[in-house]
Amino acid sequence: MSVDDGEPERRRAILDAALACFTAKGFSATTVDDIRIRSGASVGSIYHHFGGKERIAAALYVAGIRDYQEGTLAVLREHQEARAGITALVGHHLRWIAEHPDLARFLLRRRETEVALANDGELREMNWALFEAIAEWLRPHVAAGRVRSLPTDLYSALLIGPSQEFARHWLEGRTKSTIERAERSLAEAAWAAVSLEGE
Amino acid sequence: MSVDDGEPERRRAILDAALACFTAKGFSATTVDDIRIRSGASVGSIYHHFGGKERIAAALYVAGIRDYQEGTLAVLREHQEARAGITALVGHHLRWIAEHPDLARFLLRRRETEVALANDGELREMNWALFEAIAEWLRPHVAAGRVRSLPTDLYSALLIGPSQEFARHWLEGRTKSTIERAERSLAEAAWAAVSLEGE
DNA sequence: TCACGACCAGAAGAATATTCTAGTCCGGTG
DNA sequence: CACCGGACTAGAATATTCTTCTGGTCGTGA
Repeated sequence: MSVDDGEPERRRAILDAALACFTAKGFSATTVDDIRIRSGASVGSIYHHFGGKERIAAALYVAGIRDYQEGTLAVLREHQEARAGITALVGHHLRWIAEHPDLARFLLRRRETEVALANDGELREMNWALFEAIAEWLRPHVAAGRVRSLPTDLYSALLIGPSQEFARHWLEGRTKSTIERAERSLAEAAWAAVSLEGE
Repeated sequence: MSVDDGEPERRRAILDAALACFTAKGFSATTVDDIRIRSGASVGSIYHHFGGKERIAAALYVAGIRDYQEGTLAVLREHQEARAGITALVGHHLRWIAEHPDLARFLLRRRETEVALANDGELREMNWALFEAIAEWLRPHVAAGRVRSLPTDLYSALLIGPSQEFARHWLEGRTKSTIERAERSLAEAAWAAVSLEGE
């Protein structure tokens, strides 16, 4: 369930408790006292490890994004063929969300955290690296005329956008379809969006 | 810039000030005192009109979604032909965001607000209605074999997802492309995702 | 004029976040 | 062993922020 092993135990307990509270009541409605009680830590301890509620959210956010992105990069490395790789990309996206629903909900609902983190550059760096990795991975397929040549920033929108949007509704309980049943259509759409085959 | 005319003046001033503060510092970092100073209203007045910071955000959120959705529904009404309608849908989405960047940023960053509002049902109702309207609009095209038959909840993901994802990056200043230049590709992708033409 | 409701002001009070002081625990070192 | 130092913890004290409350003003209709 949790994505960052190897954390000191107390720190970990605080992160887990925080995520549980955020899921249950939302970020602004959970007090650090809620987190204190649920984690068993003291206020002092919480502030020692993180230095504030916002900073706990930031740690969760970065850990979540990192785990997701590492998985994505691994998927790209494992695939050569264009269509199979894109299908796997979509599959990974959906599966990751299905396996970490609380974390995914948190990431999607609290994009605000990203702004607070924009300064320190780490996250901006990670996002940029993923953009580039996807474009890089597609390059040979573009050269071979199998994949449309597009601006870098469009690829991630076309490939992941539909899955992201579907997953968001799924996480909020607004879909009738299951993720499994939607996966095929979403993968096909991703492929159709960048493929040059039909023309 | 602002989307809800006809509001009492003071109420309006508070909403505008709140949005400006949220944009500048983020929701959690702006205090109601910030809003008080920027709007020229008093604390009492703010609580009279809204009853809390969260409720101001909720009002902004609903007003924004409503304005966006009304525009979307109007676009659907104005178009019969499938491809033209879908192109217009994407165009409206992108244009709305480009014309209301602060509000759009707020809506995308603070999805948490939606959770708080889920209970009162109004928003859930609106979202559901839009889903249905899109599916309804597509129905004749599906029947005619021009458009793929898919679960209702997939259409909005396929049509709007890529634009949404692109716009999100654009709003955070993470794209090199402009919205105008991306529009064509995004519209084509939306069409390709649901069209049955090539097969 | 007067009563009334909508609206507003700012002080008072309650809730929360954050800092501070004073530890405990444990591993290394003379 | 005795002791030092750093990582960590506790909970009281403080500061900040949210929310409520009391007492208005202002305009309108009877």
